[in-house]
Amino acid sequence: MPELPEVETLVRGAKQKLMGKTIKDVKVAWPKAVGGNVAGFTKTLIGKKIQGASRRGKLIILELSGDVTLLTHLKLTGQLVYEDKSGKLYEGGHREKVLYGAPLPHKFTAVEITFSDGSKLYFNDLRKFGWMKVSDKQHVISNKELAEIGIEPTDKEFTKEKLQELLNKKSKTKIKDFLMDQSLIAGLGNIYSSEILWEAKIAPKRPAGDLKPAEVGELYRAIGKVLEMAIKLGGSSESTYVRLDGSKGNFMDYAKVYQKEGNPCARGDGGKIKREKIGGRSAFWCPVCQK
DNA sequence: CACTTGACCTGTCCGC
DNA sequence: TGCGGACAGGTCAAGT
Repeated sequence: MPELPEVETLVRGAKQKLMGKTIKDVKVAWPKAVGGNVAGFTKTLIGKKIQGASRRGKLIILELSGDVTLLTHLKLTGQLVYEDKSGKLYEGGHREKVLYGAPLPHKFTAVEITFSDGSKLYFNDLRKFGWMKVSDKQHVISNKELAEIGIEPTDKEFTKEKLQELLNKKSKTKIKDFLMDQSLIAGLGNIYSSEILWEAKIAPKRPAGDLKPAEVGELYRAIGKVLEMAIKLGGSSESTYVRLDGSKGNFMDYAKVYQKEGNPCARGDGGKIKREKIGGRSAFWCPVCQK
């Protein structure tokens, strides 16, 4: 999915649009998305008020009244889309296209939440890997989904030293796989791991423990730079991702290597962007500047 | 333990 | 035009 910048963008949207709203009705069209217990899921949510929005890695956390938490994971193709009571999304452009070519709700709407003011929140998911889950606050802390997530790269505690420490711990792991491991650093996925390694001029197959101090510094800098830029641009709409208002993120216009196989490297060093599977996923890099 | 493969789903795109 | 295969932002579990 949606990786950290996309999820962060959605959370910011939720803070703007959803706070204080009371859930009036919940419709579940894809029971698997909520763990099968449609009645329990629905009953827990109805009547609750939205009081907070945050994220942990790629997990979206909505805090509700009554100590209830609604967790959402969008996996590869999930969308969270807000519509006001007149059915309006954002101003202008490609609404049909980004929302799977049909008015909401449609065949990919897994969950539809209606608020007391008539506005709605849709959870759409083409590939149906995403999920929603409710639990009480006490429970969430010990929740496996949350407990096993590594450090937030946007936190102050994430320092160069901390990065070095993690690299030492997983010294034989390929650096691309290292970046994607959610239990080490939270929120990096297939787009940003490739983009970060290009920015840091590090080849994706290098063992994590082999990076020289200067390279660790570059990697640390690249993580911060790429994430900041991606968040600023509202994330990447590579296929189905949209912001809460249905509009697309703009980071793909600035991507240097992801999905750029065969293109000349943006550094102008004469390298041609390569693609190869690493850890089962396509990695993209420039063989000239990434050492 | 690390690493790979398949599963979960549906769609798009490319080559023949 | 049709068909088959590869591929797609993510995690899990099982096998080697």
